[in-house]
Amino acid sequence: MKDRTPVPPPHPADDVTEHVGYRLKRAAAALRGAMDKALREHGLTVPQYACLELLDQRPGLSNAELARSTFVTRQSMNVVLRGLQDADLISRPATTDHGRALPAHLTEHGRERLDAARSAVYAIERTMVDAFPQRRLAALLADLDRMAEALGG
Amino acid sequence: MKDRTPVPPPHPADDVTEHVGYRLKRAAAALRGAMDKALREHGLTVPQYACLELLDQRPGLSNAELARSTFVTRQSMNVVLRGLQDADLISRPATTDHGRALPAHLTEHGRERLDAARSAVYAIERTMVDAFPQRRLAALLADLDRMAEALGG
DNA sequence: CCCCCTATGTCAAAATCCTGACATGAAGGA
DNA sequence: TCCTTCATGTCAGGATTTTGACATAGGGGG
Repeated sequence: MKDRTPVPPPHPADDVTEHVGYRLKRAAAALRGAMDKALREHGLTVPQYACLELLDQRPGLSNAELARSTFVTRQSMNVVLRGLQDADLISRPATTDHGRALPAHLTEHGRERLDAARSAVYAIERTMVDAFPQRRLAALLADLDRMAEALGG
Repeated sequence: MKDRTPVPPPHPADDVTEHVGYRLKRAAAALRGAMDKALREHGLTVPQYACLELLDQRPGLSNAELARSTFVTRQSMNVVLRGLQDADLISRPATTDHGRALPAHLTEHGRERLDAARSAVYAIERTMVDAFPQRRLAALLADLDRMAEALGG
């Protein structure tokens, strides 16, 4: 007689908390909370920090490009950029001679703020990475990426 | 002479997209988007579906317990529950003889709606799980859990 | 040259979520 | 008993984000 439920498809678990989606949400929520708390002391929100970090590594990104990179809508990113502009952390030209995309750049003030906030965020990242065997880091990163890709992210 | 930066701590990568936090956010955003799209055809939002699923497995949960289980505030969960009540998918007593917590239960209508939506969500979950080697599923779940725990989630 | 398609920035309105606050009910200790 | 503490449900306000829509700029193809 053969086993029923051949390969109990790894998944439809009996408990919701065993689902990948639940764990993913839990980890993301914990990260978001920790970053919120840490960044508040630096006067930054999570989307604002994400913007500064991206602009530091890839200066000249436009609003739409930043939005795609941070997984929010253009409209949301627009208000974030306005906030950063009002705080003099980034600069954007009012017009451009070619196209509509307005390239954003960090100001000196923005670079300083980013440097200060980065250490706090990196400490959080370190806490996460240290929570599991280091030899699994590469696989974890790869698997998260594959999941996102499979879902059309 | 000793090495500088002993153990280039696995992590501060040169590219933001190599960070665990970024990958986590990306995967969570992709999952959220896929679930949003799939659940819309069933007339449910993601928090609403999460509620129904939890109440199916653990009937009688209170508003505060549901909020903690889904990683949102009591206030947010309260409006979700009101929506579900107005749609006659769950029921909550107006009063209780002991304590303040109001236990929520699925209605027959709610169970039917959940059954319909569940297949769509499980298909998404399946897509995610199939995106990486099955032998890594257990480790992935465990590592996500450890990360959340380390961050105080 | 003109039309179609795409991408971008922006505005307006709505939905969603969170912060802060308050009142009630239960439990435990002085 | 009384009081302190904690957890819960709820209200009000504001902040954030999304949905929907519109106008503009550039690239191709007819």
